[in-house]
Amino acid sequence: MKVEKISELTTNRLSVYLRCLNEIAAEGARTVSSELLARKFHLNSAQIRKDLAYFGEFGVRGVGYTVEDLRDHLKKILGLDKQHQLCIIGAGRLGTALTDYYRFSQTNFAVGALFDADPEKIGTKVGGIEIFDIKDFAEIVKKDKIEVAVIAVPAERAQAVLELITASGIKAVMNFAPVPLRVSDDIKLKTVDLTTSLESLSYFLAQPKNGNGKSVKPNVKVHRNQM
Amino acid sequence: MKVEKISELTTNRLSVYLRCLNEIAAEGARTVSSELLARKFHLNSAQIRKDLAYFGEFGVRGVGYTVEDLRDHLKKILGLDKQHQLCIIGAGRLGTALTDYYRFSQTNFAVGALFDADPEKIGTKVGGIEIFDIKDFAEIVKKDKIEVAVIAVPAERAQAVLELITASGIKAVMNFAPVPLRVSDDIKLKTVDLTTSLESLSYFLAQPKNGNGKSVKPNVKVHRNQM
DNA sequence: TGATGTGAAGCGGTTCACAGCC
DNA sequence: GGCTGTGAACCGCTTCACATCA
Repeated sequence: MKVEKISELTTNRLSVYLRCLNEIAAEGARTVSSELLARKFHLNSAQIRKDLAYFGEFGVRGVGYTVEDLRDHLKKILGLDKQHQLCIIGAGRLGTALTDYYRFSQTNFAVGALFDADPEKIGTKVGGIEIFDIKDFAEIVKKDKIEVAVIAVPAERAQAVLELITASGIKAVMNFAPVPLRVSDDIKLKTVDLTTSLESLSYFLAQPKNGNGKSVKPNVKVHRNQM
Repeated sequence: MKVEKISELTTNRLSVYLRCLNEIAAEGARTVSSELLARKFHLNSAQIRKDLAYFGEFGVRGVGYTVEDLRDHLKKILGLDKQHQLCIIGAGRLGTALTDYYRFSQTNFAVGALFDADPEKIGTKVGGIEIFDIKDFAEIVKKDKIEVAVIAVPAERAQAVLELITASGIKAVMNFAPVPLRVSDDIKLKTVDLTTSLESLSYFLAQPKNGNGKSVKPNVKVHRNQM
């Protein structure tokens, strides 16, 4: 076990491992080896071991990992042993869609509040969740103990919203606005840019394909970084 | 100019640069230096120059880049000089939300078709776009010249859907199902995992904060990899 | 024997620093 | 003088390979 800094790539994978273990558990296995996990879910066994070893010695040499124990460890490590409140800022198309999405996905996150600046929207509800005036942001965040903010406003307003979030004391932010943001470095910011993702695919389509017909590798493989 | 392989990190950034240039252009600037772009949008000037240099010598030493020219180059490189048809598979909450989102974002992508297996849904419409039977996938993809597929089905069906997509000849896929997928390596697959993203934030929240009160760096900075 | 945990090697991307050119 | 284009240094993550231990 190390006391190094854990990269986000590792924490992303921990979340994936947890889901894989849930599946394994549902199939009734009591123990599992890194090798089996890797084969079954297109992962790399050395990486699984290394990721886990950052947090402790969870395995037994010659045997593998106890499924139930490892699940519990991962839940604890990821902070998924408790419920978290999140809020979504921007009750437009994307904001309401995300509300619906998170509301129905059975995770440890509950949508506690929506915020918007449009007087027409304020006071109405989306799937039972009230839309509050962005002016009351800090107050409601405090009252409802909201820990995570999701930015779903247009690009030009994202930076201002991020500053509001920062001022409120929230430390974890997910940003869907397609714009690079400045943050103070005690705040965790994750940006998901749906436009950039598509345009990057578009680049791929625009490339002249190796048209020599010699389809060298009809090989199936897992790309290094799907995410 | 090099003939190296371009990484996806680079193409993602090209998309960002293009948006930044649009903003710069709207402000009326005729030329721009990598240094100015970097300062204004929290990027790294050396990286901008390197990314661009993969594709040609677009700049003028001592001057910078001509905004209009560089925009045109980037559009061309990213394949954004033409329109693309995309389809969304899975007309559940996420699928319909994405349909709405892409339908209204003014990009070069148009949602041409939705697919589902549920007889209740087939034949109905979402925002003017018909939901087709997944059984007719290959046929409709061919007829409508669809180039990009978006997977918005539950995790357990994602792999099968991906194989259907592969068989249809589509080469670019965006996956929203929270599961690692196998793909043949002539297909570009991008996975956006909204659950993993949140759980990764949760990890951050679960960490004991440097509670010594000595907030050493109230520094504002841009994280290396927001995406 | 068999699978973990891990030092070391490998690899790719980022940043530096400066030569080259307008 | 100023800014691009780029080799080289740097850095961090992944993969290998094996010592270690049940």
